[in-house]
Amino acid sequence: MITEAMDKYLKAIYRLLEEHERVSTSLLAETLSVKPASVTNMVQKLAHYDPPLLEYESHRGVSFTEEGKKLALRILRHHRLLELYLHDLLDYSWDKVHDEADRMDHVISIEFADKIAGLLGDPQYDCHGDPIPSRELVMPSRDLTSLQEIGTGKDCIVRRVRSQDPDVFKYLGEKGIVPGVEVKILNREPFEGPLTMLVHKGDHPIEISLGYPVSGSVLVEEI
Amino acid sequence: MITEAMDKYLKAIYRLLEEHERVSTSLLAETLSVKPASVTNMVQKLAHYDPPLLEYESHRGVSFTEEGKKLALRILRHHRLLELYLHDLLDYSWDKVHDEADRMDHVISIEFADKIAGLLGDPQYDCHGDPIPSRELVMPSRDLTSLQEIGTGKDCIVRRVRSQDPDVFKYLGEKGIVPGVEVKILNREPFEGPLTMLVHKGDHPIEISLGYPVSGSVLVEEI
DNA sequence: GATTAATTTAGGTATAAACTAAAATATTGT
DNA sequence: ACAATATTTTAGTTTATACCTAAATTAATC
Repeated sequence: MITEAMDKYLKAIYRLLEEHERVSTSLLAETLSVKPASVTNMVQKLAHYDPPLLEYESHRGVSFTEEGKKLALRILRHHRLLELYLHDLLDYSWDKVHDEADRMDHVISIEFADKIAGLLGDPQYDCHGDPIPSRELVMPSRDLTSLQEIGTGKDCIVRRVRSQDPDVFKYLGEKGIVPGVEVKILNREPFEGPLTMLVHKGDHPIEISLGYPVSGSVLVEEI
Repeated sequence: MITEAMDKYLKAIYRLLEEHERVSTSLLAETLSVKPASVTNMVQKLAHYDPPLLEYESHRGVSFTEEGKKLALRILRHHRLLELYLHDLLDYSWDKVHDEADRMDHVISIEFADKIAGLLGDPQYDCHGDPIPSRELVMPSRDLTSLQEIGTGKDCIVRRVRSQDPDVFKYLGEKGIVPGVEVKILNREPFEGPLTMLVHKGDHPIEISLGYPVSGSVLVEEI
């Protein structure tokens, strides 16, 4: 039996593997707000599950088995479909969708997920720009650049905002930094200084500046 | 903390109180597929909860406190809104909605429930004809008669089908016995014999006959 | 090679929700 | 009224999940 906590770990592992080569016990512990020893325990449980969901070697971090990856993709599909559904059809703001989706994603059936996917036109990305695995559990992929690495003078389109923090979404939303919006990079101060850019919000472009840490949450496509 | 099991008990108690004067340990045990001793335990827990959710005296069954009733109404509201939502907007058949709603009703927020209620036009009854508590948790009420008590020759409108069994819904659905449909009672055989009636399905009325036990699941309004 | 950091082991705690068996209490029939 | 039967409660276990702490081990770094 797959428990709620197992789902939670698989979801977190998938997300961390997107940004980290290797997912360590302590990293997982930190993101899940749990002690490292607890993670070791659960990770071993998932590796010894029938069928095994993780590959795990002491002190080497974890990776998915085929089965584990499928499960993680399924939960992520459900989660992100729910987020988009809440945002587009139930009029939730994009900083509120995560919590509600988090409570729902492990209880809805595949049928339910497929039905709301149908209503939404089988979307590939949710309201944060996070990719949604297809019905066949294939994750869409694209090449995006973080605003921490973008060059001065570039024109680009915001494609994704990666964060766990609702306040970050709220902040960026108010500045007009949402997927689909066009921005022009004006200047970057050295030593991890602020980034200034032109945001095409409404009819008039607005100039804003972003601190280095948040700018890492914004992924864009260069045009 | 209100747990899932507590929700489950409160929901069951509310439903049973609709049909039974007094809800006994053994009745609850039977409907929940649990041993009577386990029910006693949980019922005591609910009665000693802060605030108390049930009134409970040994050997006398249970009744709700104000708080407990509110909680039960809230879950029932969520459950029935979900059922109607699944049926009307996601195209689930009326025999499939219960299971999905049952898994979702304890995780959705009040906000979510209110939003889907809005989409549905703040309905008073779900697809089985079960009443849906309002936003203020007031349960709509109406006077209905079971087909076990209906007189021969009467014209009536089906208003509600009460059952826990998906097969009953499937069976009655195929016969055209769904809320809103007009029927005319033709004959009732004595000794709990079959009931024959005319069902206005489509343009031509169809004659069907129902056994005594199922006929008790069908509630109608006389016209 | 010693110090520090990360990870794992072992054993324990907490909580929730069941269960069984025996005792206590009600209900029913004669 | 009282015995027989049925229901309900008590008390003590059981199972399961998911955490924790403290100590031991292993890996990484200077």
